[in-house]
Amino acid sequence: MQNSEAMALSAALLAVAGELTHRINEGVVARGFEGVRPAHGFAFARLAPGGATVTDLAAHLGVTKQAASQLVDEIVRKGYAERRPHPQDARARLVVLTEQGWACTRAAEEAAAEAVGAWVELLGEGEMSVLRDQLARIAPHGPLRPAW
Amino acid sequence: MQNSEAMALSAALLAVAGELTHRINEGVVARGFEGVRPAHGFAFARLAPGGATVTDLAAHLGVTKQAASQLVDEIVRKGYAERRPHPQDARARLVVLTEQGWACTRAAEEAAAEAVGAWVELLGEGEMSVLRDQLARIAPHGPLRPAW
DNA sequence: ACCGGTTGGTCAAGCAGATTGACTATAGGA
DNA sequence: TCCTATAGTCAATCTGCTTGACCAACCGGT
Repeated sequence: MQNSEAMALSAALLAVAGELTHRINEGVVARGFEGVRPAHGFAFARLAPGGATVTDLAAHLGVTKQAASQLVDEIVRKGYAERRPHPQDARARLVVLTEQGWACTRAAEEAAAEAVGAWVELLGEGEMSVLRDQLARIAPHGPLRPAW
Repeated sequence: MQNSEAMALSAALLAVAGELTHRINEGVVARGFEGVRPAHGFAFARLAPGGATVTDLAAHLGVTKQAASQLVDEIVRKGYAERRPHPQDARARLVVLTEQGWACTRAAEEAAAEAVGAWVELLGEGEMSVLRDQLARIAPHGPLRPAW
């Protein structure tokens, strides 16, 4: 593959990612959740299964734990999560979603389905499942990084 | 498609985009271009064809023109671009890449090819061209937005 | 049991990138 | 010739993140 093709592919991918993020965020806001930023969604995704510590979250988001702690402060203040004592470790605190946090997560899923649905119109169901499979195969396992 | 599938697809796409951005930037830095941020690459892409005004850049990057102007200040200071009087409009200034700017752009293309090359190992040539085609079809035409 | 190093979390200060607001100079149509 | 829209900059401010310092709790070896 030529370098210029790789660049065009990269640009398309990043444009799609940026647009997707924007649409999901718009959709969440449109559903009545104000003051949420895209980064919160990634935090919610990590918190959802059963809570997480600030350090877990920091590693997941690829930021310092101070930054993660500030983000938690913010979503706690806005009512999306709460800090609880950690059952096994007295130093740690388990951050878990509140009911409002779950509602916001569901709203994000709906918004994502809406945005992705637009692609189905362009690609068709068959190619969409191919795309999903391909992305799953090349997705990294490291921390989620902001695109730029 | 279920909401949870859309969310998984979105997460995979954003993870891939974040990783790609990170790798391209790493590759550019490794080739000796210091003090460059991912956002600069998107600016370079817009400047490359024949220069652009600050206002063009602002629209392309989806930021205010003050922010775009500051970014131009930075890449000018670092020697990647220069401001010239605009041939048609005395108010405007045409920002064009210097030779160093072109070199950096080529380095970014190489880094992109390297990063994308890793996917070829996972998907094979055939599926890669499918992916390229699919992304090109769903890529938006609006401004490039930071992923989060 | 205790001690030393590691780990989870917060406080505080500072920085970098972006925004809003105000302003000047040129463009361009009525 | 106005009058408005546009290109660009200056200045102040905000926000999210980083670095650095610190305390409390865990845990392995002795």
